[in-house]
Amino acid sequence: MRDELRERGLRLTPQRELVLTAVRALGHATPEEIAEYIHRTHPSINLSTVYRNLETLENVGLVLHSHLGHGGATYHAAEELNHLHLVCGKCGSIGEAPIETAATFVNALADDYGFKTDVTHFAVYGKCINCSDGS
Amino acid sequence: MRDELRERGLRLTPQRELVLTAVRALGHATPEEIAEYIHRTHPSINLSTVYRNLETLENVGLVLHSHLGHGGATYHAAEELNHLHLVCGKCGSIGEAPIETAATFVNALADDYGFKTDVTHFAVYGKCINCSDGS
DNA sequence: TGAGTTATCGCAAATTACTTGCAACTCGCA
DNA sequence: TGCGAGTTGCAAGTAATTTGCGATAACTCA
Repeated sequence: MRDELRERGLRLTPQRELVLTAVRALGHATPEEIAEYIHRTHPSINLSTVYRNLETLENVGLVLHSHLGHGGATYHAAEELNHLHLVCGKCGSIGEAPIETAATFVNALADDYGFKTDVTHFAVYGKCINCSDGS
Repeated sequence: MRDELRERGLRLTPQRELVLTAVRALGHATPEEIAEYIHRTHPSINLSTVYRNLETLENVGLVLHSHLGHGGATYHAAEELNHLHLVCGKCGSIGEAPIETAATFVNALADDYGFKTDVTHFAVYGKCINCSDGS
């Protein structure tokens, strides 16, 4: 991590390390949740520092974000974002499915439109099994 | 339209009609764009009225929204949302593809997870054909 | 068709999520 | 160890959307 940063003239600060640790610990989380997590052990870290470090870590490639809902992005450790998200519009639950589930879909878009899809970036929206009784 | 509203004790106001007309005319648009469109002919309509009517029209089922990017939702006339969106992360272009392109994907999620997917609600993210030279 | 009920409107202020300016600080090369 | 540039905390600033409220007007019914 230090090397990835240094290559670009960036520094490894305690705050930056905490942000990455939090992202890895939380699996996927909003900036707000990440800040809250860090605050439990380090109350003085500022929310804007969290935002800035998420951006920095994303530029370096250690972190990625995806969109699971209305507004806010959620952040993942880059090495852990190997699934797509199934967001239930009713109960709000977030399921996961392997990326391969979308393989034929991704290929179809590539073949027909030359479009290279990143299925992890946006969630897949719908109704989960618990919320679709009958209907 | 009047009937759909009246069934729920809602009223057909000129403003409400203008919002629906704008949504239909624009294909897909943000609340801001819808307001701007309406302002050309009716400058006095308030932005919050646009927001409120979009919500109302969505409850009634005449309008739907989807998420094409970072924050803002974009609105469609319900009868016109019969395609999925291909959003290019590089140039920002928004392509379209028929819903059927995702049929096997949707079926796989239904079979494996009992998840009923609405492919139109979130965009499909990636790189469009013009932006993926070589890489 | 006129009057009353109440949904809706316009406006301004409030909220939420995120960004930015800046002075103080500190990481890391020398 | 010292210095310079990347970082931090704080506070103020934006952007997008929501909400409170009094005034207005759509629809119901006599």
